[in-house]
Amino acid sequence: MENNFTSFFPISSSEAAAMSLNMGSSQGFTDYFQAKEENGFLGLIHQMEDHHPAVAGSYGNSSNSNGNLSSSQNKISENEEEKLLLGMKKKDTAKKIRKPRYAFQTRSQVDILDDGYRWRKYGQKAVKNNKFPRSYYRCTHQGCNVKKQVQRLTRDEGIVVTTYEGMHSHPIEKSNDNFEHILTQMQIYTTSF
DNA sequence: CGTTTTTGACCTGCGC
DNA sequence: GCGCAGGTCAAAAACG
Repeated sequence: MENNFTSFFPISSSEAAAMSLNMGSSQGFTDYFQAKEENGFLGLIHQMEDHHPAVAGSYGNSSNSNGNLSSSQNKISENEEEKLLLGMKKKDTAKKIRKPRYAFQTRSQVDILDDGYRWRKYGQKAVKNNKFPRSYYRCTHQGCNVKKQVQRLTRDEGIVVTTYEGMHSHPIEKSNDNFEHILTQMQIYTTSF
């Protein structure tokens, strides 16, 4: 199968790349995948997910059921933090904030694309209908809560989907003068439309 | 020895 | 209410 090898912005910040692509699609995550499978759409996707009232597993604010007094008493989840900022009550789940997420598809041999930020892996999950696991990463910069998840498609295992959530509030930690090297690692996969 | 990864348990939302 | 799917925690292991 042939690839369209397109050039890429001379910045390794995928967040910037995502920002430049602000189309008003409001499909949810699963919707997006379904749509992609149907019409073969590939490329950068902006996911609003505003139809989904709640996100699964906002952790850290519930009392722990297995007895041990957990740190969750002092911990405030991201969502709570934002809700407090907006003057909402803790229990106001109906108005839970949905962070926009940006999906990013690349053709790559390797799963971990070096985007200049430092990430700490905090989970890995098997995903349904997919033989490859999905990996969850968090930006290690203090106070930066940007997350990303990386997943390879069963359908075409040459494609790696990276989904970013949140915005970095700090500069890139690594120099990106090895960007040429990054480009050799991956190919941006686009369809002509 | 500090940082990152691994991995099973746990949590939440959703559909039935 | 139960089971499933997705997301996260956290302790232990691996790593540099």
